[in-house]
Amino acid sequence: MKNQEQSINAILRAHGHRLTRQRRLIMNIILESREHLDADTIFQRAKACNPKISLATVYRALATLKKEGLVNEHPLGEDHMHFETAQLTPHYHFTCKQCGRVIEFEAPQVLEIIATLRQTKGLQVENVHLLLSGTCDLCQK
Amino acid sequence: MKNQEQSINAILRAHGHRLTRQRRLIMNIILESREHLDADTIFQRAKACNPKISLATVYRALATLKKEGLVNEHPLGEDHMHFETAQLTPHYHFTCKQCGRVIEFEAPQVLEIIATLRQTKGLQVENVHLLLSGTCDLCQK
DNA sequence: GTCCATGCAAACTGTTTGCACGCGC
DNA sequence: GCGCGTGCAAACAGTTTGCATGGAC
Repeated sequence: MKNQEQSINAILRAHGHRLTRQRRLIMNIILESREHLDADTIFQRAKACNPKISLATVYRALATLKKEGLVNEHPLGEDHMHFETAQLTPHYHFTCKQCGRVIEFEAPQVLEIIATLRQTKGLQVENVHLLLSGTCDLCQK
Repeated sequence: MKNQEQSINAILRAHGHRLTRQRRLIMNIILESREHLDADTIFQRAKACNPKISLATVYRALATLKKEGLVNEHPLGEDHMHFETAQLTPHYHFTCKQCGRVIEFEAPQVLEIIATLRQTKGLQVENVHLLLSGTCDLCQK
């Protein structure tokens, strides 16, 4: 885990950012919880550890971490944003409308779609959000 | 076009809604512009025709039309919502980060993905948002 | 006439920003 | 010590809501 922190530090410092106590805390919260946290949840958990931390700091830290590619942002709930650690294998999200559960899945077909768009329309795709919603297996009676 | 209005009326009345001047106006604005309008743009155009219309009415009309399946809502710009008339063929959206242009495309592979999820995980997909972003053909130097 | 829809303004939510102080390096 | 980062509060954008009036049917 020390290695991990050092590489995070290196990434940040490469662009003139500092690994502050707050950023480390926020990064750890996201790393430890393998869910999709929203800013406010991160804020609540961070407060448990550092009561003086502010919500603005959470947003600013998330913006920085996102810019450096350490976390990803997803519009899961239609309204506010959720965050997760950046991962190597691209994956997508299914949200159950009944229970709110978020299920991740892989879908190599998305790469085909992107390739087709580049070839037929000249579009250079840089970001992908595939968000499905419906009823999950447990909620189907 | 009279037929169209009558069927819209029928759909609304089936659920106890009324086809008011404002709803007709908003529906026409969305139908005529084959773009993806946001609530404020719809509001501006509606005001040109009915200066007393309020933004709240636009939002309420859009909510009703969406509930009745007449319009769809997309989180295109990452922040606020965009609306378009519901269409038979499912299609998806690419947003150019440079010029903001939105390009629609079809992608039958999405149906495969949905079928796979149902078969392997028992997920019943009801809504799909596939949102790509990057650089469009015109903006690539 | 009934009851849903509207207009207005105020509230609300998620997020951003200005500014003085704090702290990583 | 320099300069980015933080905390606080106020601002902001998009959207929703309470309430009295208006209009579709």
